[in-house]
Amino acid sequence: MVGKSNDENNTGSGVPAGIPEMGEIVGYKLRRAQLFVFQDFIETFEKMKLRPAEFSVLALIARTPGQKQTEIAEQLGIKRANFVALMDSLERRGLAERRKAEGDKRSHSLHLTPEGTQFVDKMSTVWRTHEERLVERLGGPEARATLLDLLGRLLGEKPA
Amino acid sequence: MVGKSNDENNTGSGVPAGIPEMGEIVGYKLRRAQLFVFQDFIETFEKMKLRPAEFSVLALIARTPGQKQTEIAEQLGIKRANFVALMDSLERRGLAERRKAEGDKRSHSLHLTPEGTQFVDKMSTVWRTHEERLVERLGGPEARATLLDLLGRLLGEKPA
DNA sequence: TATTGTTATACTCTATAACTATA
DNA sequence: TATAGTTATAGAGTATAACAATA
Repeated sequence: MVGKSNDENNTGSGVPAGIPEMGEIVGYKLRRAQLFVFQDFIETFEKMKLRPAEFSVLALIARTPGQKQTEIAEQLGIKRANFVALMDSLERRGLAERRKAEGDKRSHSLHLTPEGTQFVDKMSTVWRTHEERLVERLGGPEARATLLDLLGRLLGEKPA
Repeated sequence: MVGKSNDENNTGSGVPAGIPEMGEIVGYKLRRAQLFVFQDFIETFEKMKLRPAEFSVLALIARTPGQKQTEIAEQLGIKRANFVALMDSLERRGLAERRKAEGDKRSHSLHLTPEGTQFVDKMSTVWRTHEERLVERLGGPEARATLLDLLGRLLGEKPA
């Protein structure tokens, strides 16, 4: 299924032994692929002026409204200090808002505005065109499912 | 083989329709996995004080000595302006060196020093322990080969 | 004119410490 | 004392423009 080109196969060519080729380094290829996918994402959302981090924050708020900043930030691996400016921007654009939480007066509960809800609908539709482009490159939906599974394994997720 | 949990399967639960779940977003999961792998890489090479970019530069020079800066930088997707400091550092550490190229007096040809060659040997051995850790997480060498193949497809590489 | 290496600079992401107001 | 949000700041990584030497 896959072309393996390990250095073990070397005969007497001029290639140094033991030194990895870039194409067989998981971290390197992962990085290049991630940059490629983000590039496509950024171009896809250029008109909507939406960055990957903003997309993910809006998606999380849309799916589970009312969570506080620290909760959203933690799920995305964003430091709460860095989350502030991000949320400020979404609030200034009128897409999301901080509300005073009921019980705990320290925390803010995050919600979409009506405009934000509309924006997220459009965003989700546009995202699908981006994702579909990736599926085509991968060679079909099964390949995408396999990729998500393998990435999940790296991240230590429980297999379904 | 893979647990698919698309939103199409939603019945009357309270989950908003059409909004992607983070776990099904290729770019997001790719990013998280890349960060995880780089974190392991950085910890693995903490004692050798080696960053991913430095690793890749040394590996390329080791495998193909004599290339000029622009060539190495371009292969790695690094802007030639940003490559300068990187190469300065490797040179200050005595691992690699710039030599005046024969024909073209503008360009430098890049080589490892003897210490650099020794360093790259050690580096390659250490890298294998890191890569082996990833293989275990993925579930075996075949899974790694499949992952490299899928990432290669995203990058538009020719199938073997 | 074009290219190689270089400097300077700016912008985004990320990380840490410290403050405030609440708990 | 500890936590949520915030501010300030510093460090990577990355991007562009412009320059000198050479082609």
